[in-house]
Amino acid sequence: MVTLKQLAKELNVSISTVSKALNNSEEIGEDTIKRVKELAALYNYKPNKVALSLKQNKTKTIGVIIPDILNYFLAKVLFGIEMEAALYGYNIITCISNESLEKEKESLQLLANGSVDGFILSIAQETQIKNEVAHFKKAIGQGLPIVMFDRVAHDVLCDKVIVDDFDAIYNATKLLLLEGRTKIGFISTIDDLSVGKLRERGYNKAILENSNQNPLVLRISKTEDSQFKIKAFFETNHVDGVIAADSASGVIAINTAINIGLHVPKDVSVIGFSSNYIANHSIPRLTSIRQHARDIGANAVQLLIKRLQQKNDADTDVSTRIIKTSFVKNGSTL
Amino acid sequence: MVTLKQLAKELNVSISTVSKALNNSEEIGEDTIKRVKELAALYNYKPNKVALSLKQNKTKTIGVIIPDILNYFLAKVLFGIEMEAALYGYNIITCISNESLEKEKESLQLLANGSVDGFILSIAQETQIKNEVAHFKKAIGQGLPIVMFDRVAHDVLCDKVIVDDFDAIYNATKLLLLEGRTKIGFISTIDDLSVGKLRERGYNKAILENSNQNPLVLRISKTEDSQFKIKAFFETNHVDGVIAADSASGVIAINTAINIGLHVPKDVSVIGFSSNYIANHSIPRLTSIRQHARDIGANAVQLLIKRLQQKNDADTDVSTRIIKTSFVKNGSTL
DNA sequence: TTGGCAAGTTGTTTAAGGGTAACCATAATA
DNA sequence: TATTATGGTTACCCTTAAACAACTTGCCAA
Repeated sequence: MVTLKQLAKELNVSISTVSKALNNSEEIGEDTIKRVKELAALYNYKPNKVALSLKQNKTKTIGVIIPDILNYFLAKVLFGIEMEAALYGYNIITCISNESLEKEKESLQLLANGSVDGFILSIAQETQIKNEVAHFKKAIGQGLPIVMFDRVAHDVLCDKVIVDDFDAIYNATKLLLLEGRTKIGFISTIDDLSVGKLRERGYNKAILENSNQNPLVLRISKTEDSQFKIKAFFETNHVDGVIAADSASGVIAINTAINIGLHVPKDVSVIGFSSNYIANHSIPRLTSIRQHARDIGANAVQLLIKRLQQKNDADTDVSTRIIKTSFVKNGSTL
Repeated sequence: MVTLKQLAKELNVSISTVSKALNNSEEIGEDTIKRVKELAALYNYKPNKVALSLKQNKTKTIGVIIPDILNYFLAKVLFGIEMEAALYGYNIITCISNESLEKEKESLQLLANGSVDGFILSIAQETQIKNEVAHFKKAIGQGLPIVMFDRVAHDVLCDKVIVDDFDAIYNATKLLLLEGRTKIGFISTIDDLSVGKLRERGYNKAILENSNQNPLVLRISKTEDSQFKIKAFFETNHVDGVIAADSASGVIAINTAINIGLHVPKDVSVIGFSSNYIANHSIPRLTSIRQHARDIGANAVQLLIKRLQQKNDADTDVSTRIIKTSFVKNGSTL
């Protein structure tokens, strides 16, 4: 890589002349600017990012810590983050906490050494279970703003982007009740997450307020065989409606229902939180609650950059953006 | 963030004394080292990464450019990359080319300003179609090594990590022939990618060598309704076996077959390139060719770091690692 | 007409950002 | 006096920008 120094030497001018010329300074003559720019173009000169970061004390880089890159929703948020960040000229350093508190702490600490200007993150499962937030507060205390999305810690003062989980599931459940369903089950593989809890509460409220049945909840851990458990759930409870808290469960519920001879949606209706992609993995397609994951990512970036740009350290109040889900009617409901 | 300067001032020693003390230099007295370390710990001092990068002319950061983060396979490779990189103390900056040549070029150029020590990438669809490789060669020429995985450019001299696509599909096809299938279709949504072509060739070879049928290929573009097209394919051709080049097609093929009243695997056998996760989205589960995506990522990191560590610019020969797929028998084959 | 000075033009010097390390300095010890 | 232990000075990585320097030009007065 060419440096200013090399250009300066070849042009027989000082380093700063080259620097200023390339930055179109008023202090440098037109022809000099032209000479400099030509040589710079010839050598494909690009200002060294590291030196710039050091000088300006900002890296134009965002640290992103996500619990699981194989989760389609989280991957999509990451996509949104990357796209929006690129728009603003920011790069992203991605760390995967793998749902582990330890890895999350490490990543946060590792990047809090000047590598990034701030963080966008969703909290690891273990962290949520243990309810640890000290590491977040520490980072914020060091002057590194954090924006949390989806899985957030309510007792950390920072910007947040969340989804109307409670309302979405509440409404979806009521929809199945309106269809005339009388035995609606709730399937979740994420019952220990903040969002999982919210969704279950939305289901519970709708059931308790608007029906005579009792809540009927199937919780599946990540290590269990979900096809097997869902099959057993169907056969034991004879449900005629299913609300799935996560994307995979909804699709698997449909496939299972069909497999044991039920007709969807005649015998069983299914609604799930899901993307278009996953919804396509069953016939009929899963009627879905869409989370607009890319918008969530984009909003997180906007919040973070806004905070990075405000010069006065006097923190303006933190804000929470709620990205409303939308409902996509597909073949798995009446 | 505390700096050496601040520590030095508070301790009434010089900056370099602090630096040396923290690095356990022989030149500094035991008690001084102790004093320094205690204060550093108190203030949670961490060497500024940016300054270090500038000084040492390496960032311990890898630029990763992937075409599509929503592709489960690519996401999993990214996961492997991140994990392995973390092991070696490397961070990753992720760029998503979104299958666009322009974005790929931009990302490459943007990071080639000292932001990263090297690249790991899989080539964008558009790039493969247009067969452009100049930007890769340019980066390598600038001293930034590249490791390509999965979708590679054979006329760029760099390390590569690939999969035995041809053999895997060839063997899978022969397996269906051994089952006694006589009308085996091939479904692909990636026919314009290098890997897609290899897979189709593997299918063709097996069919032409070992059967009397003609190759029967269904190509689906990303914008088309795959459920619809696969259904039409089934109804038109009455296939009794399906080889799917990508993960989604296999699952959708099974669901479609069941939907039109066929029995899987009695009437139709299906084999696809697929992960465990996606294979779970059909009943029976998809018999799969596993790509060991995480291993691919890990191997790419190893190759890159190995190249970064060799001091002599005299490039050792580039190497290509082939990560063998494995075959997972599930319910969708006899 | 020309000397002198202010102002403008165009660069250069230098410090700074945070860290490391080669090299140098000082005091105590052998 | 030479050596050792300990620590300080300084240069360097690359860039920017404030401060400074040098040269040209313009204008006025002698």
